[in-house]
Amino acid sequence: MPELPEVETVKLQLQKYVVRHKIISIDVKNRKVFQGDEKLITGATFTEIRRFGKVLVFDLSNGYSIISHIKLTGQYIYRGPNLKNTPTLSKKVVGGVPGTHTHVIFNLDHGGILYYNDVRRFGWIKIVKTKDVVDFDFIKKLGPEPFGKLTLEEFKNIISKTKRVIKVVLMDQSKIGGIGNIYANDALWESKILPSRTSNSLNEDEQKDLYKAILKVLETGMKYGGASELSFVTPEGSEGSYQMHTLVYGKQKTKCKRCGTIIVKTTLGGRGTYFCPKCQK
DNA sequence: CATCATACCTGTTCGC
DNA sequence: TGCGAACAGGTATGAT
Repeated sequence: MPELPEVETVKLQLQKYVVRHKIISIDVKNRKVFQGDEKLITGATFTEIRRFGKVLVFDLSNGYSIISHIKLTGQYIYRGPNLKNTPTLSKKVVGGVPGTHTHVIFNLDHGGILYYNDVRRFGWIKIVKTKDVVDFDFIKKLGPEPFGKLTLEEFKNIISKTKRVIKVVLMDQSKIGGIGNIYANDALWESKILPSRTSNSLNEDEQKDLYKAILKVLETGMKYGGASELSFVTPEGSEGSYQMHTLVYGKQKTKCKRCGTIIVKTTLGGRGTYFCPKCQK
């Protein structure tokens, strides 16, 4: 579920809390999660945070960068000075911070602490030279991003070139960067297109409607601070609220918001797929 | 090259 | 109520 809107939310909050601060020490609890030599970046200062699709890049003052993917259950949590709203930690932070699922702890110069928690340990943190970030395999293979290089024309090109199922194509990071299961389901509902349609079968109007729907649902996701359906939390330790505003994701057995027909759940490409059998065609 | 199934993990939900 | 099975989904990998 962490997709473009969730990762963007993490980026925006961490920019407020860690940029311009120096890493005093790093406590690595899990070498599968933290891959690399922390000595290379100890003493360096965070200068900028970037996002490529669902990947975060923390640039540092000494020519190195931290690249990190939170996958399904990774959580960056900040505790310390300047914390707005001093939110109580969401119970989705299983074990708390630091706790059973805390794998890395960054201690900063102003007394702030950045924790990385990850229940399933699918996520990872790697160190590369900043100049090599663009050549990092995942980033190199990433397709164009909504709100970036993904123009309508480019989108049409991408989806008309394959006859795979449209929903699977939307989630293929090498085709388009940043869309995952929640927003793929919602964008297809918004544009009234069945998730099982063949990618190259969409007509001009459908291509345009889907393109616009993708931008719309991602924008809505960002507005609500992401979706905390499963385990996503913001660096402030609170939950996003898009899960309360999904259009069709997770809505099986309830009425379609548009036509009242009962929403159906199936599986496509191994993932939960939700759609209205009447108004999506 | 393109496509597809499976592995990676464990907390939570589901079904009996 | 209890307990095992199924489920959740992003991506690397190997198979086809």
